[in-house]
Amino acid sequence: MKKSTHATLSEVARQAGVGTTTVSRVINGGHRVSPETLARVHAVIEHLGYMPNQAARTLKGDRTRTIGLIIPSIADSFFSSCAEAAQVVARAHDSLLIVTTTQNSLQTEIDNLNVLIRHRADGIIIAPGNSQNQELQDLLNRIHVPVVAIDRPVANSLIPSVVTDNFKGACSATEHLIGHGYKSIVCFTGESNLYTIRERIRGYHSAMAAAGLLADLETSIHDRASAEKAIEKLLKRPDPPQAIFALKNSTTIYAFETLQRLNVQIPSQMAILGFDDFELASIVRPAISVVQQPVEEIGRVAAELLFEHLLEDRKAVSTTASGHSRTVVLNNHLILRGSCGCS
Amino acid sequence: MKKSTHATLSEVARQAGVGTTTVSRVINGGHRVSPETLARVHAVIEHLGYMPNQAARTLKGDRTRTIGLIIPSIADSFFSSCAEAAQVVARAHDSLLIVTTTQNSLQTEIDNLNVLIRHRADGIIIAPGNSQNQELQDLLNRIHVPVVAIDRPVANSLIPSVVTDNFKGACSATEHLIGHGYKSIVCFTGESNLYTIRERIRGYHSAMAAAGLLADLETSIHDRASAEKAIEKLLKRPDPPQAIFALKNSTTIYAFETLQRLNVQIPSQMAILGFDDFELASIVRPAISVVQQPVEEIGRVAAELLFEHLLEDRKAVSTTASGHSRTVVLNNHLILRGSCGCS
DNA sequence: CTGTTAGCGCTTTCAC
DNA sequence: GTGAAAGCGCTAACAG
Repeated sequence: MKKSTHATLSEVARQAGVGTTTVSRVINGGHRVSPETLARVHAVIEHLGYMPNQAARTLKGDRTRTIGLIIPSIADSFFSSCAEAAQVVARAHDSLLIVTTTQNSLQTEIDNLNVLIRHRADGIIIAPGNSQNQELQDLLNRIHVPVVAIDRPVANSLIPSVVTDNFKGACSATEHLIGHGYKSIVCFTGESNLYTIRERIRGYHSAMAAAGLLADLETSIHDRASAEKAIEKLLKRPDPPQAIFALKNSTTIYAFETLQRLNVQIPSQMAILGFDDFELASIVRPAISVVQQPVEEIGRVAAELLFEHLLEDRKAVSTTASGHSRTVVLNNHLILRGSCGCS
Repeated sequence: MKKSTHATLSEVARQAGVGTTTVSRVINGGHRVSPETLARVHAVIEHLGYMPNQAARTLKGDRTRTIGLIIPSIADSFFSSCAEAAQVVARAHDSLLIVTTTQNSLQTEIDNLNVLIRHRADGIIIAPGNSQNQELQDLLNRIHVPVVAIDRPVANSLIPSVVTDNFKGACSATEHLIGHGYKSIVCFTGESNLYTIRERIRGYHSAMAAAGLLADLETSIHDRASAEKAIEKLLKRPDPPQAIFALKNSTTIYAFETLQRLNVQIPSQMAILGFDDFELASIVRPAISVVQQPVEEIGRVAAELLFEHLLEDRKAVSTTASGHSRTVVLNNHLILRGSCGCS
């Protein structure tokens, strides 16, 4: 019954007429084993289709060579690009990346964290859905596993994070719009309780204030309908805004779509600039200017940071107070296409 | 040293002054344990931040409650949507989905399979990069783990698969273009060694032949430059084609972009229809008509099929010759937007 | 070069 | 209700 499923090391040993140690040596590089024995064991392994049981190995050793990644959704290109980049790093470190998704549910996030801990992941990368949540903070601070946060830092913790400079990005973007001569610039926020969005709002405010302009926040947009309603309302103003700064991808798209449908000329009648690049931003007409985040870099840097910590922890168990708790801030870049008023 | 990392069950048992069996019962539902004991054990668990070690559990039991998914890339929306859907099913079955990516490398694909087998995944879903490869087929046929193929079936094997009806989809699409009155329809294939592409080509050929039209394949397109070259060449013909049928996403986009750049009117001067839907196909102007594949359904059905097999295998070890080796073919749908000539 | 042996942390009979 | 003890498959001393 059991044999039908998976051959075991001792099974191999028996059939090859050797001890288990020898087989263990063979599957771990074959050092210190005589050529004949090695060949014989290999033959039996081949014959049985033997594969070492990772669970048993894990039970002995200290590392599982597994790292976890917790993200809201794998279908979101921002996170899937991070994931892809992290995969590459993990593989380079001979580790397996386990990606789990939370669908933005706090409970699922905590569940996933627990699953990964039960699996004894060597380390975890997480994009905390709600970085303010107490329960999550507690759990994160309690576990003895290196964690790196991405996209948003975890409040009240020493957890290192890899984020982009949302403030500066939004600031530059707003300044750019101001540079085009627009005096009245609305900011479409989407939901505004996320760290990233709040930072971007801050950047927008800062740039507007510096230019002596009035900030104008539109927080109601979360789908096509609300975008339409909001934009129609804006157009009815005696002096409609000249530009829209959209703080997230979907909002940018909803706004763009609506402007098109309402036959509002972009950028002459209303310019638009979005935060976060997306595949077809360069294909639509006019092409959409955006603040581009170094998405792959986030995933890559986070994974590298994590492995760095793993190595540190391995060699110096007591030097915990070393370089931890740092935050890596990556730069965003303004990609100028037509929609903001550039050629 | 070890304690610093993770508390163990026996540690909990000792501190709670009970046997390991009792603790085991507690963490597995707490049945057959007296209320007081239960409370005491729970307290210690809480105090120690104890988490059962999955590796140890796996070593005992038969299932790991883990399934693997092997796809070319997680950043490709087609596969990431499949993955997301599979995640949901896996979670519903209280299992962990491990997603690995091959970057279209056969070796990585085989490596990933081995990793998953070593981790004793209960089952595996794979989008085989090269479904014809002998080595992969052998490995897949040898392992005693339920496997389901998606997007492309594995040749020469009894492995069940979940695919879309590429032939019929391409056929209907071509017929639709023909219905618009176009006589000269070029088919942009992209690389043509994949199963899906070959099926689509077959569908195109079939529809063209049925209408008594000449098939016209353009296989050179793999980036912006090649698209531009090919389209310029087509336009120079004395009688340029009236429509393009693009067999894959990226090709559709390259072609669309080029047509725009060359100021070719879509669809009047040249119509275009793509295979596989993408987020912004409906946003660009004109919106692009496509053959839409039920992406989420592929992932969902594949995962469900897999769990179905797992359950079968569990209850009837000998009924192996039951309903296996079937292939599920999902229907594609034509989404008509402006680019093909529809309103 | 090779084998014996003792666990890793957990579940699971089988007694009490 | 509860616990003792026997492994699950593997690795790592420690002897030869």
